[in-house]
Amino acid sequence: MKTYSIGEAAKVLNLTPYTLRYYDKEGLLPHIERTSGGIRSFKESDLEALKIIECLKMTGMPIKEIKTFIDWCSDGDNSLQQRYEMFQERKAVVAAQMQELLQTMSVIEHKCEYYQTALDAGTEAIHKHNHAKAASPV
Amino acid sequence: MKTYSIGEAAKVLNLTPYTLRYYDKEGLLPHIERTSGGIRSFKESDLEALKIIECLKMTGMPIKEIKTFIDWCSDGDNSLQQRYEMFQERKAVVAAQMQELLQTMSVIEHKCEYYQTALDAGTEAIHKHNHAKAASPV
DNA sequence: CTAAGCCTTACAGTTAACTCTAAGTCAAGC
DNA sequence: GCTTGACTTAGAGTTAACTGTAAGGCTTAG
Repeated sequence: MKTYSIGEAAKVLNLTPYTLRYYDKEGLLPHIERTSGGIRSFKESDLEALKIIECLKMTGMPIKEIKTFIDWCSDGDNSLQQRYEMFQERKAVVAAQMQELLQTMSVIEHKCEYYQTALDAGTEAIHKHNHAKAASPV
Repeated sequence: MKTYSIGEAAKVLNLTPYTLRYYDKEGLLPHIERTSGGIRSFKESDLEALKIIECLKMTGMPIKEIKTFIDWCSDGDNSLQQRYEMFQERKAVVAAQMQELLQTMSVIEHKCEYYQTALDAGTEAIHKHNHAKAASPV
């Protein structure tokens, strides 16, 4: 089975070797094998685990909490309930982020229209008296 | 018209006075008025501007870039084109974030199902031989 | 056989965005 | 009149997540 050096793994995951060593130091790669010379050897399963780690990071989960999850994984079936609950919680977090992002998008789109109109008119003054709410200086 | 102390403004915006002073120091509140005693006095329009600032922050825009935008606002109609383009770019950024978040959600939901099944079976081993891809140790 | 370009370790430095401290001012309540 | 508490300033400290440096060891192309 193909294995990867830290540089190759970094390339595949779009990270740097620095970052992967940092993750290792923080305990996010507990089962990573080494060659006789002590060089890290990444298996496909390690890359899959790292993809999950990146996914959790995307949700805003801090490294320390991700480590807790990794420790649970090493702990086997004892921790199934915790791991299930963690993913349920992540799901709620991501759903909330989605809501927030939709609101943000709505504001941004209004601003796009606002500036489109102002550009057409050649001046922001077009908004000054028609719509009190749109007359903010920003 | 009602004005707000820094503490009141902080409460309304769900920020801290520290943060608002920091924004001021970084030039994000260029037109903020002061009382005769030198105390900041926030108007409704300042709060509106801060809501836009929070919105831009949500999109991952760094403080320095937000300051550039605030400077453009002070510069009047000269900068309408730049401001329009900035919001168009933000729109694209948010759209990309939304895509990424949807992908993340999909992975998380798969993991929820994975752990639901494992919990029902009482063991993660249920996934071990049926689906090679689901057999990752994480 | 040796130099290039990986890799290793331990540890220091960087960055953004706060967050707080110290020293001092000011307005309001008792 | 004096204490309380919110405000001011300049500037130092914190935090997370990297990011880089220094000193040195393997591996392979020429």
